[in-house]
Amino acid sequence: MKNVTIKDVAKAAGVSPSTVSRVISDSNRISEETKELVRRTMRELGYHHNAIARSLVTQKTNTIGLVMARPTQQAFANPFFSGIIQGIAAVTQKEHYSLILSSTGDYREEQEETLKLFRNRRVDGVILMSSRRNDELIDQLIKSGYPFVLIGRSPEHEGIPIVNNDNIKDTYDTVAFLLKRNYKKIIALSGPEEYIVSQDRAQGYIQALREHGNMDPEIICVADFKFEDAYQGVLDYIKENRKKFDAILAFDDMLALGAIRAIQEQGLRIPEDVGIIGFNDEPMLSYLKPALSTVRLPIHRMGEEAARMLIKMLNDDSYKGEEIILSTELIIRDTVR
Amino acid sequence: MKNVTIKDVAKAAGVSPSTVSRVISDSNRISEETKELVRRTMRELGYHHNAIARSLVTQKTNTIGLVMARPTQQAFANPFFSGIIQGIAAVTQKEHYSLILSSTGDYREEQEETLKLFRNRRVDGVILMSSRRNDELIDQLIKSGYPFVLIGRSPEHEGIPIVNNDNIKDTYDTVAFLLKRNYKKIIALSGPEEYIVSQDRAQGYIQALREHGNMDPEIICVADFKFEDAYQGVLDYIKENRKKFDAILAFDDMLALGAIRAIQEQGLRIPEDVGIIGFNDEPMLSYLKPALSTVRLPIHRMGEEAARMLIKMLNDDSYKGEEIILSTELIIRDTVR
DNA sequence: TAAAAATGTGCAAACGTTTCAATATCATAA
DNA sequence: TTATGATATTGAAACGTTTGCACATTTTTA
Repeated sequence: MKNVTIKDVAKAAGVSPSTVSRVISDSNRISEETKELVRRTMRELGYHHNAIARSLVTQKTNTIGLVMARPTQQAFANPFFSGIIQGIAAVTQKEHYSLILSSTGDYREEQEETLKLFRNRRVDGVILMSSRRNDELIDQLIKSGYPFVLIGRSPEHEGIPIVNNDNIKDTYDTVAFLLKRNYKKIIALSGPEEYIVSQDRAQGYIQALREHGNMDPEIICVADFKFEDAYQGVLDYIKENRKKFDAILAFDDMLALGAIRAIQEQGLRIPEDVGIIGFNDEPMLSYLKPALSTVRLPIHRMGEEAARMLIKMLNDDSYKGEEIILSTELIIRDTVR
Repeated sequence: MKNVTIKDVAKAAGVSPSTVSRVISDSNRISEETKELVRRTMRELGYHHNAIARSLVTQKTNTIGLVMARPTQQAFANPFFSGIIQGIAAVTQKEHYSLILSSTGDYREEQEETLKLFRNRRVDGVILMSSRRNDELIDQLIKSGYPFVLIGRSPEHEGIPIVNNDNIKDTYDTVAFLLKRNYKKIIALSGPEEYIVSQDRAQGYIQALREHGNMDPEIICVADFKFEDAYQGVLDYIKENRKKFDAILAFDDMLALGAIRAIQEQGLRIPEDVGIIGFNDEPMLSYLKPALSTVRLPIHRMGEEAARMLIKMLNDDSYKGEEIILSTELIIRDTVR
C-alpha cells in the first residue's frame, strides 16, 4: 500500500530514476523503446507523480490563488463573485492549474494571508477580485515582484495587469440613456466609496450630469453591496426628501433590488414613477417582476481573461501582463419606460 | 533576494538547522534563551517557512479539496453552493488550512480529477458537495482510504461521514403543512432524479400524500436546478393539464422562482390560486414580490460542519467522522395563503 | 560522590522529484 | 582503423524541511 515512487518504477524497469523522470517529461533524449518500457511499468505499478516533490525542485506550484479582497460574507453574497470564480475555474482546470481560495474576515488579514500564500510558496500568482483606494496589497505585491492580475483597476498603479470594463464610460452612457428616455432627476445608488469601482461609476455619473447640464448629482452611498443596505438607504432617502427623483442608477444589481423593494413599498410605480437600472446582470434578476434593466458585464469572461493572463505571465517571463478592457451591454427590460 | 531558509537562520544564529526547526514547532526540548535568539534571527532575516518542503517530509499538505460533483456551470449558478463554500472557507481559514477548488465540466472528469488530487498529494481530504445514485467516486474514495466528508447522503454507503438535513422528513412535513393550509392538489417540482437530494425529497413528498390519502403524487422533473428549466417545465405542465393543481412544492428555490414566473404568466394568482414553497432560503428571494416561502436549510452551517469534521478526521486517526443531520425551518412568506 | 535522570543540542537520513555533468554506446567519416 | 560526433543513459546533487538517535551537559537522587 506504499506509494509508488519514481525509484520503484526505475528499479522495476531496470533503468535509473533520471530516465523515468525524463520519460515523464517526454524528453527527446530517451529512446522510444525505453519510453514504452517505462510507461508500461508505470501503468503496472500504478505510479502517480508527487506534485509536492516536484514543486520543491522546480520552484513552481502550478497553483494560483484567488483573493476576494472583500470580507468573505460580503463577497459570497454577491453573485458577481461566483461568476468570476466560475470563469477562473474553467481556465485553471483546462490549463492544469490548481485554484486555491483565500478569503478572510477583513482587509488587513487578507493582505497578510495573501502575502503568506507567496512567501510560503503555496501559489505562483494570484488574482485580486477587487481593489480599493491606495490598495496596500498591490503595493506589496509589486514591491516583492509577486505575479498578480487585478480584476478592476487601481488609479495609483499605472500599467499593472488588469481585466476590467470602462466603468466611467459605461456609467456615463447609461446616464445619458436615461436622460434621453426623458428621466429628469436621476440619483445614483452606490456601495462603499473605498472601492474603485464605486468611484469610477460615481465619476461617470457626475460627468454625464454635468455635461448635460440639467441637474446636480446626488449619490446615496450604502455600507455594502447588499440589498438590505440599499433598501434601507433608499427608504430613508425617500422619506427625507419626499421623493424628488424619477430614476435610480444602482451601481450593482443587488442594490437595484433593494431599491425596487423600497420604491414599491412607498407606493411608487416602476417604471412609470421611477426608472431603475442596475449593474452586472445577475441572471436571477431577469426573472424578477418587473425584470431588472441593467448594464451587463461579461463576468464569466472577465474571470477567464484574468486567469489566462496570469497563467501566461507565469509561463512566459517576457510577458508582463496587459490591460484588458471589456465592453458591456445595456440590457433594457421592465424597469425603465 | 534569495529565499531565507532554515539553514540561513541556523548559521546566523549559530545553531543547527534542527534546532531552528524545533523552535518553529515550539518544541519543549529547546531552552527559552535559544528560542528567543532564533526567533529574533528569523525576524531579522525575514524567514518564512516553505510549505512545500514541509509537506514533503510530513506527508501532509494542510489543504482540503472542494469537489462540486456538479458541472461547474450548474454548481455556481445556484447560490446554495456559494453558501456552502462560504461556510467551509470560514473554517479552513481559522484552522490554517488551504482550500482548493475542483470543478470540471462533467461527472466523469471530476471523478478523475478528485482522485488525482489525492494521488498527486495535493490534498489531505475532500468535501463532496453532492451525491448521486451509485456514486462511483465515493466507492473509489472508500476503497483507497482517502478521507472525505459528503454533504448530502448516499444510500449505498452506510456509515460514511456526512452532513445533511433529513430531506425525507423535511419534505414530508412541508407537504403536511400545505395540506393543513387546505391546499388540495400539490405537485412537486424536482431537479434531475440522479441526485440523491431529488430522490429523498420525492420520497418525502410521496409518503406524505399517501399517508394523508387524498391524492396521487405528481412530480415534474426538470433537467437542472435552474429557473429556466423550471419555468418551461411548469409552463408545459399547465398547458397540457389545464392547471389541475393548487400548490407546488419546488425542491429548490431556483425552481420555485421559475414556477412563480410561469404561473403568474398564465394569469394565476399567488398564493390565492396556487401556493408555492421552495427549498434552501436563498436570501435574495425573500426580496422578491411575492416573497418566497421556503424550507430554510442551514447552508452556511452545513459547510462549516463538513469542514470541521474533515479537519478533525485528518488530525485524529481514531476519529472516523460521523453523521450530522441538521434541522431545517419552514419559512412562510407571501407565496402560501 | 557516584549513578541516574533530565535537559538541550546536533548529525544525518529521509521525503520524491528534477537536472547538470559525466559516461557509455554506437554509427559515421577520414 | 581511429578519431568524431550523435545518441542514450546514469550518478549525484539539490530543493527545504522534519525527526530519530546520539551526544553532551546539567541537575537530581540515593
